[in-house]
Amino acid sequence: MITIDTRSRVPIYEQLEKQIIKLINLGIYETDSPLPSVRSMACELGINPNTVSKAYKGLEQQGVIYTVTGKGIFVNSTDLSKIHKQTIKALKNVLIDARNSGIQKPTIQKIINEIWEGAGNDSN
Amino acid sequence: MITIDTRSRVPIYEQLEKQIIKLINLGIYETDSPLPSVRSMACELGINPNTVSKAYKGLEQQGVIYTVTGKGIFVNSTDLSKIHKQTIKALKNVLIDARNSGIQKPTIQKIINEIWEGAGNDSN
Amino acid sequence: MITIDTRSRVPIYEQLEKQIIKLINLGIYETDSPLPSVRSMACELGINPNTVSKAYKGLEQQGVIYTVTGKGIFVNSTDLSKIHKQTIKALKNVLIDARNSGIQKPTIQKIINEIWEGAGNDSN
Amino acid sequence: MITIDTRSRVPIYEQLEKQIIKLINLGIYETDSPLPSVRSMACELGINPNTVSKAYKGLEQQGVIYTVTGKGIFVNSTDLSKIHKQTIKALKNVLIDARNSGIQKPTIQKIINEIWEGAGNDSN
DNA sequence: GTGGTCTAGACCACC
DNA sequence: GTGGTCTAGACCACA
Repeated sequence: MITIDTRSRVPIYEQLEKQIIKLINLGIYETDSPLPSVRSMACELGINPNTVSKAYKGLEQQGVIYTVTGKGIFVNSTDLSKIHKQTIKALKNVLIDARNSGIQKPTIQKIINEIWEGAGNDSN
Repeated sequence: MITIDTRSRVPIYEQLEKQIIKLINLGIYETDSPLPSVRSMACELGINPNTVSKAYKGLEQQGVIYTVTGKGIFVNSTDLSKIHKQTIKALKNVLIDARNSGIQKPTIQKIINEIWEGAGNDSN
Repeated sequence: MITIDTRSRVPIYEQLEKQIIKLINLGIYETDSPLPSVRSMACELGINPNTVSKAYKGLEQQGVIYTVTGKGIFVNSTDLSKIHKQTIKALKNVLIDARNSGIQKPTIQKIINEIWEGAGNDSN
Repeated sequence: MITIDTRSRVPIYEQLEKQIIKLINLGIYETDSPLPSVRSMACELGINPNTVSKAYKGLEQQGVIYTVTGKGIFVNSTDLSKIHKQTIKALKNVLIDARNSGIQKPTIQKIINEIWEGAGNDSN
């Protein structure tokens, strides 16, 4: 369900965070249901447990998941508004760059339509 | 005309590249007109000449400017299509993230309108 | 395995690039196998890490190697066709000069035979 | 008869030297006939007199031309063997690079045939 | 440990 | 004056 591209310039922990968010948004990870343990996730993806841990901590700090010591890690709620804020901030930056380099609004519209209607993969 | 935020996470050379592209797009730097020399730009912005050089090299590699050793650096053409490709690639990635985290299309539309109509600053 | 001539007019980073390409071509560096780290290569050759980094970046831009931040630098593929294009371009320029200065074809043939049959060192 | 590409990475004085050699080799500049004065050459080509002077000095040092103070600059002889040595040295270097990157001998042969039979321009 | 960025300061070739 | 190369040494993010 989760795929990591070790060659990508996007840090592994960010790839993980994004894909977990996607799975939560899709309803595959439900509120108060447990995520795979750090170890099993690391093993499954063939990455360093530290890296998984970093991703989990990032998500916890954003209020998306919570830890119960000795029990595991759980989805906090499917309210992703905090995440949205960050994403929108990043989006604004890129859009400003696009505008500054002279890309026209209709070009942007096309791209949006492509992505929202297209089969759309991930962004690594 | 150019401002650098040394505290930003965005590397200085990238900030410089973006702002130069903006100025070219606005027609302030015209085809075959010279850019400020590495040294004078560095002095003016209070940054290291090597950093300016790195930004210039990046733009040269993208075909935006060209170097005449011993004379200076010049705008190659105001055709920014290569730059556009890269920006659009980055834009697609962010839009995919936005969609995956559940942001709705109308929200995106609003942001676009804000940016294209608002006076909007830079993205550092 | 790699030797640098600091007194040569050829920049160190170019010497390094060429020799790494040679080693890849000889199959000594294989696809997906790691190159020496920037620091260890620099130490071994007695040059500055920045210079090694510059050589690696050049090769990465030519698609010969790829970087995994925090892990190292790896051979991308042993397909050197991009490199060949550049070399052939340079070769054409020198051959045109040779022809223009009145060097005869048989003279060139001799040289080629020498180089392809002789053990031939490097070009620094 | 002589064209300069100010945008080229090849230094202007080298471009000049090469083209003068070509003209001598073609017999357009004959032994003991005068070359254009530094000033007129500079003016005609729209370049700096210092640059023309540098090219002339280079050719003089290679024994291709000689100066008669107060009279002008003349073609020494159409024996270009010194020039040939340098060109051949450069050629060998590029050929070694070609071989080291895995380019095959027949590929080189093709290129040579192209250049010696083709209409062939200059190498800037 | 890895590479990426930045600075300060040096020397060179070209114009 | 211009840009190009190199060094030494610093700090950061990633795994």
